[in-house]
Amino acid sequence: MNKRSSGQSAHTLIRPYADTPTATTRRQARGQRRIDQLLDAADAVFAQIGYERATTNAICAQAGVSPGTLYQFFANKQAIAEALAARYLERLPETHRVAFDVSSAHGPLAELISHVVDPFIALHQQGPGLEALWTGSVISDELTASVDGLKQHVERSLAALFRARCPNVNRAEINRAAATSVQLVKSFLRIAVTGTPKQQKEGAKELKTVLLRYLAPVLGE
Amino acid sequence: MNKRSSGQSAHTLIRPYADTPTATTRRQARGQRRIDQLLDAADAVFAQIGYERATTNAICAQAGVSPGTLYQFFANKQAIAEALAARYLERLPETHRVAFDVSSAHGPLAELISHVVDPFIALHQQGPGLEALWTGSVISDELTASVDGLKQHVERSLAALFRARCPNVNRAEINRAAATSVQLVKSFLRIAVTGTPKQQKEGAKELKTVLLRYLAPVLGE
Amino acid sequence: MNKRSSGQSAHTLIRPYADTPTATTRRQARGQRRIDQLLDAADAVFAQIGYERATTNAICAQAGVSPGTLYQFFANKQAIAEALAARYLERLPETHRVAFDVSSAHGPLAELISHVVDPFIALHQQGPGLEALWTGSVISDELTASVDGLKQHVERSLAALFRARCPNVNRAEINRAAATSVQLVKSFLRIAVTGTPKQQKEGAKELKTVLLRYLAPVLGE
Amino acid sequence: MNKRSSGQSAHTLIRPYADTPTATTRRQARGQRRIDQLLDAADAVFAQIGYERATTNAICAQAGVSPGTLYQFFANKQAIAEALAARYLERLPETHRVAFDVSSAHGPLAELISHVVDPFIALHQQGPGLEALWTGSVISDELTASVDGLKQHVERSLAALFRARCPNVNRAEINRAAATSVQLVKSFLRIAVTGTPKQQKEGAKELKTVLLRYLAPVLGE
DNA sequence: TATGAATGAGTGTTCATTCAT
DNA sequence: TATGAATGAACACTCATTCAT
Repeated sequence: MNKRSSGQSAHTLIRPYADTPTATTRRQARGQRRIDQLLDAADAVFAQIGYERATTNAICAQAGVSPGTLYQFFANKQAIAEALAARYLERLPETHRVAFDVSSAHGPLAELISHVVDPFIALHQQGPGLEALWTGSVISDELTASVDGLKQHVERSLAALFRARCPNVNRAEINRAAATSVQLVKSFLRIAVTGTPKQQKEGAKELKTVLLRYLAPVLGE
Repeated sequence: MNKRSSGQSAHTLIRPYADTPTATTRRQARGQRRIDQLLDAADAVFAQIGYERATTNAICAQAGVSPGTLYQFFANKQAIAEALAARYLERLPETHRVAFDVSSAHGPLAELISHVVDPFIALHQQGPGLEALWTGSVISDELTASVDGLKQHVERSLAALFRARCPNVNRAEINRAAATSVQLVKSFLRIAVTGTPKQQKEGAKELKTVLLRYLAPVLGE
Repeated sequence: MNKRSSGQSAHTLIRPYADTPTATTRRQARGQRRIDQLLDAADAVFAQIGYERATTNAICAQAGVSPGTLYQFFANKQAIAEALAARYLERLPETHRVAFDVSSAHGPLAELISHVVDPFIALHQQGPGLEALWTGSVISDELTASVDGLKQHVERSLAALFRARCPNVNRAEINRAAATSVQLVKSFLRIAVTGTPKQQKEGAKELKTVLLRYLAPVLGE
Repeated sequence: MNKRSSGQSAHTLIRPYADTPTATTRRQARGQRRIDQLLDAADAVFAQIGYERATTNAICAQAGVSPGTLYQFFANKQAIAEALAARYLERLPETHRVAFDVSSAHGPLAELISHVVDPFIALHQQGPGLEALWTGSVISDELTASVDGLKQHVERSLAALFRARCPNVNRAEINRAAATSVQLVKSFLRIAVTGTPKQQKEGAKELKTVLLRYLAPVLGE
């Protein structure tokens, strides 16, 4: 019985039973492929109809996999969302490596903001379910917690960046600025990703404007 | 009282039976009370678990009413949400009368912002389901449309206010500022209404700060 | 509590409590009018969508009366159907007076058949729910029994007619012929009453043909 | 086996998952068995209480199956009835092969009638719901259409038989005779299948008598 | 008497989850 | 491992019937 308990990222699991190394490796690789396949499917379905209305059957169909297979990798529907959030969290540093590099903390504020915002939009375009998770209607606390991991991670990175930029600004103020910034990004994500390309560009620009005006008094520029 | 939302079943509009005027009046009063009672219940349930997870039975139970009664007033679950949105829309002008009075367009910007934001927070505290409707995950188009009515109404009022304040600012810019402001209010509502009273106060203040910094360059100080 | 028990024709009831004669009479008259109004409504609704799919609310609406009123005269939905069958039974002799007059038993067989069939078609056109009751899908036994009253009545009348015409034909054969004739009339009713006037005429003619050919060997030409 | 009625959910037609051929075959066989099992159950329940009063739960219980299983094979209640009608239609040619063979068109009329009627009675005894579908009260148009397929098929076969027997009788008359014959069979089915064996035998005999007398003038003796 | 709002058991149907194969 | 048929609790909604007014 190797069911992953909810809350544990499905793809960091170490199989408890032994096996010949090669077979094990191959199997793990295949398992990882399945998981990614399923998360891609979930991402697509969540993006289209939201977490609540998404049925596990729809996710299975989208992934070209049977329900039984899905439940071999995820304990329940919620665990899928959690794993998806975890995957986003995992991918985030990658896309944000440059942005969150403290060395990029200096220079024009507008540039810094672009560094932060653009990867987010990219992330969203790559997997549009992100927003469905973030702005999903009130959902179960556990899922919220899991999804909030993302938010907190970004908040912390952002705060670090801000601190590096303005070492002598009050810490509480830095944290508040970071939290509010994340909130702003979150709430404008849909706008910056929905509609015609032109609308998207305008949405993204507006988001940056809001951030710039909000942050300028705090971070200088 | 010009309610005509789908929240009222046709049955109460077509009155096939004769009735004494007094009885009719009394019944209508009771009907309105029931509707309000049910919308209050829906408000509470939506706020707690969101639109999707809310069951009609839960709403009935919360209202202390049987399913049949609910369906005497609402054609289906969606109609409840629509009626709730309509009720918010109806109550809005009341709370915003002063704020949206064009005469209040002048004076310090911070004051104007308070005039706009405070009634919203009050509205939300009065019926916390507002945010569940606004920020609900992807839902049916019709419901979205109905809920968007609120947003558009506020947007228009806000744009009128801004125009009155700055008659010579470009119209497109005014409209964008209004739209973004509403978006900001929307996305900060939960924060300004959740948590300890202190957190709420801070959330509200932060919202006003964001708005002030965003609007100042457009509307002048 | 003056609820009529199911199985009792609603309109032959004698109110158990005294009253001034005139008031009583007036009241009974009004009651009878209500009952007829309701049975007319039921007739129409049954004809349109059948007994099972007919809702009491639909009958009330059709009658322009509230549910409470309906239940003041009928114990339940089934009782309505029973009363409707009873009313048909009551009206039958009226329309069939000539046909079932034994003196009309002689003469051409085709004529006799017309005497029997035509009033039936008339009865049906007057109240098209008759067939819905007769050919309704399997329904509760009590209702079947009540509806069968009609059938048996007609069967008996027909047998009497046949006996008068052919006194020396075996009684069992007469009865069988009567039963089969009724069955034929029943099953062709819809055909003789549905579609264009031309189709109706042809349906009626075909029914008479079937009856003529069937009865000729038994009742002589 | 060319079933394509709505009785089969699309889900079984689109096979998104790969499968070994054998497993697929076995599963399909089991699926067909389930469908038959469910149709048998529906047949029994329809026969007992009619289409309208039959609940899907009752059909499930009769089949010893859960609601979900039923809905894996049938899109909704109506689809069950349609599939049942389709199955009757499918079985009909089988039972009627001899009867509708044109070579059997000649010979004594009584014999031909028996050839046609007897398989019908057998069909009905094998699945008594047939009549519930045929004589069901007014039902949805689509279901009516589906059920009428049966009737039309028999009508056409019968007309062909009659034409073969009497090539020089007017075509319209042949068609009318066929239509009326089917109507007669339909309306006597219950009688020829209900009650004691003796009553059934008499019912069947009476049906044949009616048909013989009706058809003799048209098709010659 | 008549009204029609209220009831609540019951309906058709869905879908997260299990398990025999 | 993977399948997909099977499960069954739960859902949105209906409607025959009751009862306060």
